[in-house]
Amino acid sequence: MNIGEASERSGLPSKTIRYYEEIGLIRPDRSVNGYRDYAASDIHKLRFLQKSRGLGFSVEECRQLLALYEDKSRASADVKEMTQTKLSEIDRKIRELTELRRTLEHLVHACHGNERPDCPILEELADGRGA
Amino acid sequence: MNIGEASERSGLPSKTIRYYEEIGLIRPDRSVNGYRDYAASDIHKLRFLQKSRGLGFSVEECRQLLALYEDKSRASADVKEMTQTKLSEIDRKIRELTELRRTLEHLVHACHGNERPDCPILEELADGRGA
DNA sequence: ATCAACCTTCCAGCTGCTGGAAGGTCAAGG
DNA sequence: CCTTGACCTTCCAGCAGCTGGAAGGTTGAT
Repeated sequence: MNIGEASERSGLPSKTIRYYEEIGLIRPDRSVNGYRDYAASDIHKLRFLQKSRGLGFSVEECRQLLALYEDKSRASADVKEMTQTKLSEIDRKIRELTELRRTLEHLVHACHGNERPDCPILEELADGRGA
Repeated sequence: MNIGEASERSGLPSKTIRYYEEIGLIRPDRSVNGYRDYAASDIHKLRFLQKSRGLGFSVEECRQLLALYEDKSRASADVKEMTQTKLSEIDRKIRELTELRRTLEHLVHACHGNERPDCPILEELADGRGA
C-alpha cells in the first residue's frame, strides 16, 4: 500500500513516516513506479511507533522497543533485562499519569476557588509522593 | 534557592530550567547578585513540567496544564472543558501504556521463540483494539 | 490530453532542548 | 587579601524530531 494509506492506518503524517525510514526505523519495499509500498507488518511497526512516541519514549527508545519484538534472540539475558527496564519505565509513567489525572480532577472538583500555589493537591503532587 | 538546587529538586537540568523561563513557563525572582532565586512554588511547577513533558505532552500542552491550576477563573466553562479534554488524553495514554506493558510482557513470556511480525500479540496491538 | 490527487526528493525552518565559550559571584583555605 | 573551585550569568551554536514547501513525476478519471 502507498504512503497515504499507511499514514491513515498508522495515524502518522506521511512526512513523519518518510523521516522514520530515513533514520532506519522501517524499510518499506518500493513499487516499480518508485512509490513506497507498505506491508501489513510495516503498519504494525508504525502504529507501535505512533503510540510509544506519544507516550514520551524517545526515538532511540522506540528503536529499542521495536527491536524487542524483532529480535529473534530475545530469549537472551540482556534482552530480558532491557525489557524489564522498559517495563519499569512504563509502570512509572502509568503511576505518574494516574497522579496527574487525580490532580486535574481535584483541581476541578475540590480546589475550586482557592488561590494558587498553596492548593493542597498541588502540594501533594509537587512533594513527589508517588512520583 | 539557586538554579542548581532547583535542578536537583525538580529533576530537570539547569539548561532546561533556563529555557523554560525563556519561553515564559516560569518567572523566578532574582537575587541581588543577579542569580535566579526559586521559590517553593517554582519547584512545584518545575516538577509538574518534568513529569508532564516525560508523559508525552508538548510544551504548549504543559503550558495549558499549568494554566489550569493557576487560573483563578478555572470555574469557567471553557477551562472545565479543557480539563475534560486533558483528562481524556490522560486516560488514553494510560490505556496505551497498559497495552504496551501487556505486549512487552507477552513478548517475553508467551511469544518466546516465534518469528516476528506474525506474533498474535503483535497483531492484537497493531490492530488497534483498545488504542 | 489534461486535471486532480497522489507520489517522489530536497531543503529550509521550527520545537525543545543541550553543550560550550566567556565571564561574574561566592565561600573556603593559604 | 587573594586565589581556587564550584557555582552562577548570557550568548550562540548544534542536535533531535519533525514539518512545510518547492519542483517535479505517476496515476486514474473525464
